[in-house]
Parts: sequence; C-alpha cells; structure tokens
Amino acid sequence: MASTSDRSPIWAHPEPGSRRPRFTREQIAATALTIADIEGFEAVSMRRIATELGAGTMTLYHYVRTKDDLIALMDNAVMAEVLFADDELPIEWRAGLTAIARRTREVQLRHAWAQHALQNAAAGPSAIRHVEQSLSVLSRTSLDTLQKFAVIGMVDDYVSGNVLRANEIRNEPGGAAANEPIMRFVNAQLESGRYPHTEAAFTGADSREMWSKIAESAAGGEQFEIGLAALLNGAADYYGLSD
Amino acid sequence: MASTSDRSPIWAHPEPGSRRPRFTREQIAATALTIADIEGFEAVSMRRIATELGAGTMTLYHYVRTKDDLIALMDNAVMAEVLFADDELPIEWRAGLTAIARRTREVQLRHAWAQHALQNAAAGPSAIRHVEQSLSVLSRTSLDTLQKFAVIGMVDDYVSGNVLRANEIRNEPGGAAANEPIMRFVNAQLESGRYPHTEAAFTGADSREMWSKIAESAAGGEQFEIGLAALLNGAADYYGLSD
DNA sequence: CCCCTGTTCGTACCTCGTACGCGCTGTTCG
DNA sequence: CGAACAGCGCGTACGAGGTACGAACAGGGG
Repeated sequence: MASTSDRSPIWAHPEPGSRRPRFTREQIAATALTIADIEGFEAVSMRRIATELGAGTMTLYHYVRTKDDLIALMDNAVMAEVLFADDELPIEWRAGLTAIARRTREVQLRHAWAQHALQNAAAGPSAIRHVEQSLSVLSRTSLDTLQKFAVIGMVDDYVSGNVLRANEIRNEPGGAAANEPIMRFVNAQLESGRYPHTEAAFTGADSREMWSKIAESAAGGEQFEIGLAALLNGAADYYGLSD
Repeated sequence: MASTSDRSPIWAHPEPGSRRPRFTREQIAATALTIADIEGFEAVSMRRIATELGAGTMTLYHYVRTKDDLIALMDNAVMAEVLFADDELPIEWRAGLTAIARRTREVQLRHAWAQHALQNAAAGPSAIRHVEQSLSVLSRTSLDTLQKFAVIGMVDDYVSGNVLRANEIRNEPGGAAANEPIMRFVNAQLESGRYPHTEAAFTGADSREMWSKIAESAAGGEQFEIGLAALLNGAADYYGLSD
C-alpha cells in the first residue's frame, strides 16, 4: 500500500480542477464514512467506494493518491464532528476540557472504527482546529506551552483509552456474555482454582449477568466522568491551577 | 479472513497430538512475535511465518484454524510478559495497581504493534491471569466486584490511551518534526491566522524543536506518572479508600 | 511389514491496493 | 467555430494476502 513516496498531506494538493469533475473529495469521504459506519472499516475498499458512487475503481485515484489519503480524508471528516461552534465552547478551562473530552468520546463511540483505522492518519485542517480549540480553553491559565500540551495529552490519553475499551466491549455482538464458546472456556478456567480472586468476584452471582453489568458500567458514561474529574483535579493540583 | 464460524478460542482446542508434529504453537507464536517486533505487525503473514520456520504455508493451519487464532496466540504471549511473579506483586492496592500499570505500559511500548493487534484478540490464559492479578491487589479493599472492575478499567483506559499516543508519536520515523511535507503544511496553515492560540504556542521558539519537546514529554514516563497518580487519588477519594 | 491416520504442503481462488495506459470530452485558443 | 490539448474516467493486470481443497507422505500399531 502507499507506494507513492510523497509524504505530503492530501490538503497540500488542490482538488482536481478546471473541468468540473464528477465527484468531490468530500463526497468520496462521506461515502467511505457511511460504509464504515454501517459495515465496519474493513468493508471500506476502493472498489467498494467506487461501486457505491457508480464509478470505476480507478476513478478514485484522480481525487486521491493512495488509500492513505482516503483515510486522511475520513479522519478529517470525523475530526470535524469533534469541533465546537465558537460560541458553544465554555471559556473556563475545566468546563472547556470536559466538554471537549465528552464530545471526542461521543464522536469516537459513534464511529467505532475510527479509533483503530485513523491511528496513523495524517493531520488535516480539522485536527489542527481541534488542537486550536483545546489550546484556547487553556489560554486563560498560567500554563506554558509544554504544560498545556501535557494536560491536553493526559486527558486525550484517557479519552482514547476509554473509547478503545468501550468499543472492544461493544464489538462483542450482544455483549461479551453472548459469546458462548469463550464464556465456556473462561468459566472452565476459573473452575480450575488457579484464579481465586477472579472466581471469588463471581461467586453468588450469575456470572453472565455479572459480566454484562461490568461491561455496561465500563461502556457507560458514569465511570468515564469519574476518571475525567480525577484527572482534571490532579492536573489542577499538580500545576497549581485555580478556578 | 476467518471464515470458520466456530467462535471458540484456540485454547479450547488441543494442540495436534499423538504423532509428535514438527512444531508447537509456542514456536509459531514466538516466530510471529519476532517478525512483528523487528519488521512490524503488517509483516506478519502466514506465508512469512511459514518461510521463517522452513515449512509450507498451509502447514500452519494444522496448528491454528485462522489467522485470528494466530493473533490470539501472539496476544497471549504478550500478556504473559505483563504478568508478575507472585512474590513481586506489591500487596498494597495503590502500589499494586501502579506496578501493574507501569508494567503494562512497558510491555505495550516494547511491542508497539500489540495495541493494534490485541484489540479484538480472544482472551487467553495469560489475559485471565492478568485480570486475576489486578483483582488480587484490590482484594484487601472494601470495594465490591463492580467497583473493583471500575477502578481497574479506569487505570487500564489511561494506560491504553497513553501507549496509543506514545506509539503514534514513535511511529513518525525520526519524530513528527522530521516529516518535512507535513510540517510545511501545518506551518502554512498556522500562518493563515485562523489558529491564534496554536500560533501563539509556537512563537518565540523553533517550532520544530517545540514539537520534539512536546513529543518527547508525551512519550516519556513523567507525564504518565502524573496522570496515573491523579487517577488513583481520584479513585481513592470517590470510593473512600484508605492506605 | 503394511495400512491407517495424523501431518505436510502444492495449487488455486478470491479480495485488495494500485501501476499503466488508452480513450473520451470539456475547454480554450486561434 | 473547430481543433488540439489537457483533464478525466476506467479496463486490465500484477503481486500480496488469507485460506479451501485435496493429494502426497510418513510413522507407528496391528
């Protein structure tokens, strides 16, 4: 994949020009997003997108140099959903970071495939705007640049991790408990007596139901909020932030 | 991939049997690990592993039903590295969780590809033992099962997220700053004036050097420790844990 | 010692990304 | 107003990947 050794991002290359082409990059990206949302990222192939658009496969390569470019476009579209309208973003740093974190989480949960697929995507305009918004809510604090990025990074880490796990959980169709063969295997293991604490955790309860509860509470927002608040407290403490 | 619809984990199937075969699952997994560590996960193909072992490609399918099984084996091998010897694991919950979190981080950083590959891998024996160890350090607390998993999950989320980002950063060969075309694009964007806070963050400093510093501090362990401590404080606070 | 069965693997098919190059067509210039 | 010249669309083909199928092979129990 990606044999073209030109590492410049797609936004450095103008969209095809003068003779109004049949499609636009937005259109192509939107089609890819739709496929990914409905059928998962692995269903997104150049052939598939082209078919969906009623075009020949190779036509796409007039809008995009490689599939990595396509992925960058998808990333950009997703990041755009994370952005706030200027008047929607709280001014206070704590409220601002919390809002951004929540929004990021929501978007990544909505596009479960994105986390995985976009990991190495090239940063586009929306990503830059996202950084801008994160920095802007910290602009009223006394932090220097490095510290700002440290705080943003800490929160980002937590959000990514939370989404990662929530998506893992949701990937098990019908909840992890529904995967009979694996449940059977795990239960058999537990009964071997080599895992006393784990075994104890499930005694006196239907293990299937217990797993569901754990999964639910992990994927739900409450736990997320607890950790987020803890991180912001810790940051405020460590860097001596008021508010 | 994975056409076999049998969803049972590979550990539910005994290794091939009576007439001692040429290889073992461990051997195959180890070979795969080596390839992944040296050349990256995408270099791990069935053909490649077979070649490395001096076997025919299809031979592997006597040890493993699909590539997903192979991935499960790799996962299991990696999880084994996360485990503590029984006497190495601190008894106190805070120290214990910290130790597990650090170890997890170290291992996932060592096997940068694992994060990705691990995501949907079936849980194996080592994964269960890992859960066991996490639960065991919390066994002296007053938390109920759901709460224990909540705390473990919170920490796990943070660790995963941190590793995810650290690996992203390390994936840029020679640091993000080395990617000339992207740097040029981003700088051009910043100069457009649409991103005042981001622009301000880099004024009075060589932007390349600034990025390096940010990357370095994000990938380094210090920031990680700050967030980790914050989370544990928050958890202790929220759940009323002493120690 | 021979046959049965566990093991090995050559061949082939399908999907993917994408290089190459031909043919069509809107645009612009003379 | 017409021709030439891009800009654009896409058919074909190649190599790499996973794995289904079934033939070839060998080692041990009768």
